[in-house]
Amino acid sequence: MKLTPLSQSLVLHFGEMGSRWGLNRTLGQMYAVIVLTEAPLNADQISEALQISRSNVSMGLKELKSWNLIKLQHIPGDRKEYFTAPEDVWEIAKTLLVERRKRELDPTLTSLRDALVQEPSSSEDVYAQQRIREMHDLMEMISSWSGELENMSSGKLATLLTLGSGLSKILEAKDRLLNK
Amino acid sequence: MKLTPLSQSLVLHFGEMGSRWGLNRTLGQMYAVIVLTEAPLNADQISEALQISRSNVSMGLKELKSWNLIKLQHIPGDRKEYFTAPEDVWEIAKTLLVERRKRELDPTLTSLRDALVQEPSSSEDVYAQQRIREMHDLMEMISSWSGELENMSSGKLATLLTLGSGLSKILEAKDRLLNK
DNA sequence: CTGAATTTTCAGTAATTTCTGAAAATTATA
DNA sequence: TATAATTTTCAGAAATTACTGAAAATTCAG
Repeated sequence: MKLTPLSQSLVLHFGEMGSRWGLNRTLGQMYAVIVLTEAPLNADQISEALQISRSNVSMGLKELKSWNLIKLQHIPGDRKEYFTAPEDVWEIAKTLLVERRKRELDPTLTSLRDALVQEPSSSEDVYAQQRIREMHDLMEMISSWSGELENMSSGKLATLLTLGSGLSKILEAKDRLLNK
Repeated sequence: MKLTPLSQSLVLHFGEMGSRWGLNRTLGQMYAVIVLTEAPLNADQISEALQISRSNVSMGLKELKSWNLIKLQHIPGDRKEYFTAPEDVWEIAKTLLVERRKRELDPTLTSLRDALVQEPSSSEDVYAQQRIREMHDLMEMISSWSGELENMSSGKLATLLTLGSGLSKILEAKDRLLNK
């Protein structure tokens, strides 16, 4: 499989961004190819398109599966496994939100809780625990809020995101809206 | 400067999470020390607390400055530079949001726009551009919405995050109100 | 079952990133 | 403005992460 120049350049860009997105270069490139190609792809095709080894593709696919970013398909009469990305980009965004929360927030929440139940051994510890408390409360809020978004339909999410500067106004009107 | 066991264990955790947060281990550890310590710290103190070289601290501080995560202070009668973290964790969160948007979204938005103005050279390109359009619109929405959050006061942000499941209800109420 | 097709694993290697010490640059006091 | 204190830079070393090819494991048609 050969990529068109258009896809090629985006694939390279996704590769460069991969590491910033918590993946890595190959994973970024692999996902770009899968997203930008209409037909389901098998490992050999990905390997050829990106010029990387078959085993590297295997490891990458494993990782993309663990992120729930790809869907496995079978093509009648072919024993190979084929992969596609969800059709709805909102689904993809939600999945990324879920997974990043799991990886970037949840472990720290646990760690912060552990620190909060320790007995402070000095005045430094008392101060540290204050800050830990603040961080914990903030992260917990973000985490539960993110859980909220994860359970919204794509349509509702779109509504929310389109609000733009209307958001502030709605917050002001919140009490009225909820008849409080 | 020696860390208490309480701080020590959180510093290690922040180090482990550092790379997942788009920083790296040392940067995560450095920031933990600065956040958890009440007094402003100088480079030598950080170097000693984390057992890393002075030059490494210098590079780390440079990076933390570029993220706008630390504030420089001077202590009368001392030529060294001292650093603290913002007192308000909400400020820190907002800064992280701003910077991650800049690093993780903006470059890709540019790249997607470039791809959209290209002339498609085949039917594959036509499909790819559809998906690129979807990604672009989604990312643009997220980006502008994130800009919205960045300009909110901490108080308003807290209100928004505390809404929890109320969020859906408010969106519904809004639609009713506007007779949609 | 058998064995060919396919996928996965993994030890070793390659590439990348991070860290250090020494030297250069900057800062500010006397 | 000379010099001592401090910070920054950077080439090479160390550590980490990613990649490969070969072998092992799995899958499935006959």
